[in-house]
Amino acid sequence: MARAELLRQQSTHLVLAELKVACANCNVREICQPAGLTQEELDQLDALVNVRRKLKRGDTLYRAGEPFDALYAVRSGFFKARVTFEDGRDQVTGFSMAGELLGMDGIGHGTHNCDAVALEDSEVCSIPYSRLEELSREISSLQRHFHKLMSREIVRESGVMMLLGAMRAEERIAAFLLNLSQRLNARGYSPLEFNLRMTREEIGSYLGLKLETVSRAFSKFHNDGLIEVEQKFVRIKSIEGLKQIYAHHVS
Amino acid sequence: MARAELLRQQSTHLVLAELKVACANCNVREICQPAGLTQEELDQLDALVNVRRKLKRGDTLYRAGEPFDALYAVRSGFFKARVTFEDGRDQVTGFSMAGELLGMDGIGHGTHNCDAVALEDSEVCSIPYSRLEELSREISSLQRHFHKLMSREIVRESGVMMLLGAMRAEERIAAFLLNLSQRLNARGYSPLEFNLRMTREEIGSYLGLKLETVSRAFSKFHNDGLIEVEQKFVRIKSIEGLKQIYAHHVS
DNA sequence: CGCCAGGTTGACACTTTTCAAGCCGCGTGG
DNA sequence: CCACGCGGCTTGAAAAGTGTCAACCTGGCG
Repeated sequence: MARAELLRQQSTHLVLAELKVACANCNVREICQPAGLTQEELDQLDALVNVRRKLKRGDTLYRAGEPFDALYAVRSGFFKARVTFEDGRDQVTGFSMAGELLGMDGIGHGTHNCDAVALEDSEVCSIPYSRLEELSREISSLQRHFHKLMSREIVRESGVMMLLGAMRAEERIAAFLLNLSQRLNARGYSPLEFNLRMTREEIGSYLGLKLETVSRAFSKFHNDGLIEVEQKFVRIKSIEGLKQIYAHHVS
Repeated sequence: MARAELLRQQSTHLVLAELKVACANCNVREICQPAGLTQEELDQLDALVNVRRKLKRGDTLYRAGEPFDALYAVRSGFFKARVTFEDGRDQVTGFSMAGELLGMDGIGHGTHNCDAVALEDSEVCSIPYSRLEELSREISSLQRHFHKLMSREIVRESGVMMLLGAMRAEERIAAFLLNLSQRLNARGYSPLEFNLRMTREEIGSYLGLKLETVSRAFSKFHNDGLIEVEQKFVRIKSIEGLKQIYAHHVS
């Protein structure tokens, strides 16, 4: 990656050459490249995903209120999305990892609705929205794919509403850990051992809880032998145990 | 409307004729007809919105798990969307009124993710999704409009997450009443007097509260002179007072 | 007319927050 | 290299908010 970055800085020609290679090999190309495209279509897509951007931990990819003009595919790293209220209260509305798409909130009103902040050094591909619109009029599988991604974001959010509206603290945290575990697994990482990229406070904000409550739940799960926690490191010792925590609630 | 319905049953020819008229005069045509279309494009849209469906109170428009093949534009009436959990718990994830679009949750996985239930006698136009895809490849303003609607659904849901995660009971209920008031106003109804179409329990489910808590908040607002409530009827006496309830929270 | 779903209200229980104190570990600067 | 400081985390005790349970009311519909 360091070598690639050096190349990137040498000439425009090389930039383009590298991008094509990058897309073809990108481990998150499922976002940008639906199955069954012709070579020509793939070339068009490579041209679409035209700008890479690196962010350091704490950097903001975009802020609420800024004009919207591009979506972002997370190549590597980890982001949080945060909405801020008039009175200053804010809430984390989601966490995004490699292979996920950011920025769809901006399409509706032409300005971003939330802040996207990198929780670790990250890299994204920028996808100009107007080009995406054009291209998805030409390539129906791209159109379909994009619609699915938006729809899944709607479904994801209604899952979070469920968490927030119908589950109690420990259930929310068990669900949160299981969700993280499953997403990491889908990306080829260990589903049982990982480092949290966010603080207890950010987890709490996402789950509608205070950081102390999050901390207490972690301690309780630890005492019950379900997980090991050491700062940001988490080892899940009993997936089944975690699942039972919210299946257990018989109403 | 009764007369129109009679006509509808007489012949296919009349059905089509009536639909065109219906779309042109439909008070919710902003969903289906973005501005700036040619007559030909409008005709294509009229053909797209090809089936009307009437539902009685309590009828289900679609259920979670059913195959998805169409979106629905609410012409009149009122719906709730409800997600059910494995363990039987469920939650209301939204209320839809005339001029709103239902069913976008189904695109992502090809099956509906929630139930849509009519809370009063209602009428919807059915929009076959495959036709919408085709047509939005041809008419870019339709494409853009559809993308905006999906994006706004994402933004709406993150607003609800905010409600559920960061606000306390009375704030949620004040926000709920204000939201309802504003949507009714946008449709030409009185923003200060209206009938709730849902029960206290459904409001509570949507807001992550128990029905008793909803009832108590209504009583408190009444005692504070902010609203009058009599069963389902609500009269807002102080919009400002309601706004202060959640602006008031200085943290 | 009577029934029953839906709504209100009170008393009490439980969950989560708040406030406070202290610990840990990492990065910075001396 | 070590000491220090500070953000992040844990834990306890008390307070607040919301849920639970129960009793009763009300209005609409069969």
